[in-house]
Amino acid sequence: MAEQLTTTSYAVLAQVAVHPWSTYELVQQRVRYFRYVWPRAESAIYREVKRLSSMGLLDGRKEHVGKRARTVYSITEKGREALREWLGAPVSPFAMDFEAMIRLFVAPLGTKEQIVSTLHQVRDDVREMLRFGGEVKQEFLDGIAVTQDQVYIRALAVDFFISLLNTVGAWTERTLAEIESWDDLSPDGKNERALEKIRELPVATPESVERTPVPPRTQLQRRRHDGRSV
Amino acid sequence: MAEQLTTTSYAVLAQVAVHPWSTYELVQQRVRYFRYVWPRAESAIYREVKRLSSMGLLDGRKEHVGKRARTVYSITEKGREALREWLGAPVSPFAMDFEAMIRLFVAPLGTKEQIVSTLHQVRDDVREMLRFGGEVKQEFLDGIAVTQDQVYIRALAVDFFISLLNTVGAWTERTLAEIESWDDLSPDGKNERALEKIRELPVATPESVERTPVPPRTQLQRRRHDGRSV
DNA sequence: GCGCCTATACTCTAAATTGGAGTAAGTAAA
DNA sequence: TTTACTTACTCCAATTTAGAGTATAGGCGC
Repeated sequence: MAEQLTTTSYAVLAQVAVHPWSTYELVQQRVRYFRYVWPRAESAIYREVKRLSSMGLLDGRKEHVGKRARTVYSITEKGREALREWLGAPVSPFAMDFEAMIRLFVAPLGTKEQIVSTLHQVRDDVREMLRFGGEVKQEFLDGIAVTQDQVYIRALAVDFFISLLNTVGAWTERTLAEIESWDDLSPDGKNERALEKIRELPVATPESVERTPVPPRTQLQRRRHDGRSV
Repeated sequence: MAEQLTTTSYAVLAQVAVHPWSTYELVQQRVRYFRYVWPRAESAIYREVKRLSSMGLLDGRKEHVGKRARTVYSITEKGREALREWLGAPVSPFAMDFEAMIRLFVAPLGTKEQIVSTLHQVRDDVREMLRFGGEVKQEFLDGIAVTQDQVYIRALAVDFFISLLNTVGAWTERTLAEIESWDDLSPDGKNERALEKIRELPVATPESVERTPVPPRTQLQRRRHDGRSV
């Protein structure tokens, strides 16, 4: 049995810290509230609670509903202590998977309809996530959220989620508008205008870039919790 | 040998489509330009080019630098065709890993210094990514980028990257300011104010949320390229 | 009171993926 | 000439995912 706790371990601990859950409920709640910041497979959660339980960080109690058994987990003092320790360790950086961006890179190989359709899907995904965000917002306003007593913390998270989605949504709209204004996907006469647009992007540029600096040797390396690079 | 192409396969194809690369260069360039939208392990890329090559989507040529061999890959017509087909398939939604958010959820278990330090790390990570974004911007303005002839497409990507980072950065700053204005991390007297703030968040709320709707059964499911759900 | 459907509550496994360790040759600088 | 770094990979154990599979519970229609 591996002893090293992963971020997924802490995510489960954090969830159980709110109050006891059965594994099934944990998975359901996870879908609802952790899906967007730390998406992991269902089976991984079932595996994780067992591990945490065997390490004494969670306390699992067998219950029965008729003949069917279920295990309800609560956090132990040792588990809470592990969380406290984790809070002081280096955090892994924000990372994302955004397939649509790769599509955009090779869009000129395909048709305008294809890339427009891809961006429509992104727009719809963002709308769906925003709908969910609105629902969570309403739950708090109605005072019926599971973590109602933690609004002062959760509000910060909802703010993040909604700001990010609005940004992605706005980008999608203006990109769609730009592409739809084109006759085709060829570069003809578009690069001039693009350079103007790129010049206006709100970010500082370095003095000059004669030689592009050597990139780091390996792929994105997340920080480990002992502070060493992996 | 599995026949199913993954998004990573297409990401590699998309990269080679620009022009031929040795695997080593591919990995280096990947770190530079794909790291932030589709981060994958180095070894996965070495595996992938071999697979794509054996499937006839890439053409690998052995070269020699002194006694040391290296393989340079270029895309085949079949590979280009595969990309074209992929462009018409459903795209997997935007997804992220954001450990700091989980930290925030359980922040009251630890100290104010801990959560402030975590947010400082996020701010620094964002700054570093923005610095990189500024560098890419400057490369295009200087006319020396590898994909200079594709500015009209790449500008859209740089726009995305910078907008997103500015949003994350701004959130980090205001969250830091909010938390630093607190005496401690207890809920005392903070929830009232938080509800006001949550009310102002720019997202529509549903009519009402009496029963929270049943969440989908499983974890985040990415769309597969044959259109079926996985 | 029976059949059907959906929800609960998991377990199991093949396949994929990751995070390194390891090997070896070229190149530059002290 | 020794050392250090870069290029150019291969290999593998351990983890993780995606999904199939198993079985009970409970509500609803008829």
